Amino acid sequence: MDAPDSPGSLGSPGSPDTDGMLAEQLLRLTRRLHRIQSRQLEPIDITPAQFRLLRTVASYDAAPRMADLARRLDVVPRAVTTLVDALEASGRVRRAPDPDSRRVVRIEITDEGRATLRSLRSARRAAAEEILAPLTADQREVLGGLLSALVDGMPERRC
Amino acid sequence: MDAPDSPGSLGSPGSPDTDGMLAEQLLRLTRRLHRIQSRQLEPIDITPAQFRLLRTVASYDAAPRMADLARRLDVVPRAVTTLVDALEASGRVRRAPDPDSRRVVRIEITDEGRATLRSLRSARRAAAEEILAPLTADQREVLGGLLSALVDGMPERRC
DNA sequence: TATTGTTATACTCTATAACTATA
DNA sequence: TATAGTTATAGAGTATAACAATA
Repeated sequence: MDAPDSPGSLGSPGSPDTDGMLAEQLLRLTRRLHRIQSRQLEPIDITPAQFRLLRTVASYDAAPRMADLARRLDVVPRAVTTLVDALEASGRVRRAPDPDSRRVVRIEITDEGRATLRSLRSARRAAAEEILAPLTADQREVLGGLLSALVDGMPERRC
Repeated sequence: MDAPDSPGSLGSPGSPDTDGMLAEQLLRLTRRLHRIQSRQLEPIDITPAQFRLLRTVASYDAAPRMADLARRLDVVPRAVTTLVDALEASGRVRRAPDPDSRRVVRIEITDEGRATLRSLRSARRAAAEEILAPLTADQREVLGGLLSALVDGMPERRC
């Protein structure tokens, strides 16, 4: 009874502006994802970006440097500082000196940080599940493949 | 020589945690999209969210109400106020009274707003093109279909 | 009383720039 | 001089809550 769901002047339903539509859809999905995630993360007292950083730290074999994390997360180093500050305050990571160079800081995950990851893994999957509900398992595979191609096939950061 | 691209303790490369990975990939793509978009929109003096709102306004046949836009953009009404303020200040939309009810505000796009859309359409496509470069046309079709299924197959907002 | 939009406020996320301390 | 991380600052985006005007 209200909004036309097919834009009147933006893109035809055929294929001409497929690219532009994709951007819009990505934005919508991410917003939803963010909202669902925030809701689930709130009681654990961790923000989505902190959670992401924590997962990233855990994904390294050896404790990564701040610069490693910045590059990996595709943000500027300054952004990592804030996140590590928060995670350190809540006891989930620890800043440790690097034995070889006194100007690098290594980020170690603590037992508590690992516990956080464990307790949140199912919640994270539930959030993804909630978003992906309309798709079959096969379709999710295909989607995952396409997104991987996009992420991998792209330059780390335009310089 | 640095970051392992396949997480050591997060998801196996097979299929077990496909869902969780998808969320991560969506986030990365959207961040990139946002950055590219910001860069292109900056000289025109419009932010990504304002641009999105402007497109949404234009997509209606009749001038929408604030509440319509909030629902359509999937944000809280307060968020729309700020965006409309900015767009009105730059002369791209206009607040107009509703003839039937004195408490609703209708948002009309101005000629200048339309001109902005025209001048930005190609830039927007270029941004999407930059992101989608790794995919063939066929793959984009498939991706678009899957994303549409996700966006459409989801409840407007959990209540 | 319920709805529409606003003012007021606060927080997350990210960016640029300038500074410190190493190397 | 170049690198690693920080302090300082700013701005975009969104949220909740309280309120005004209208229905």
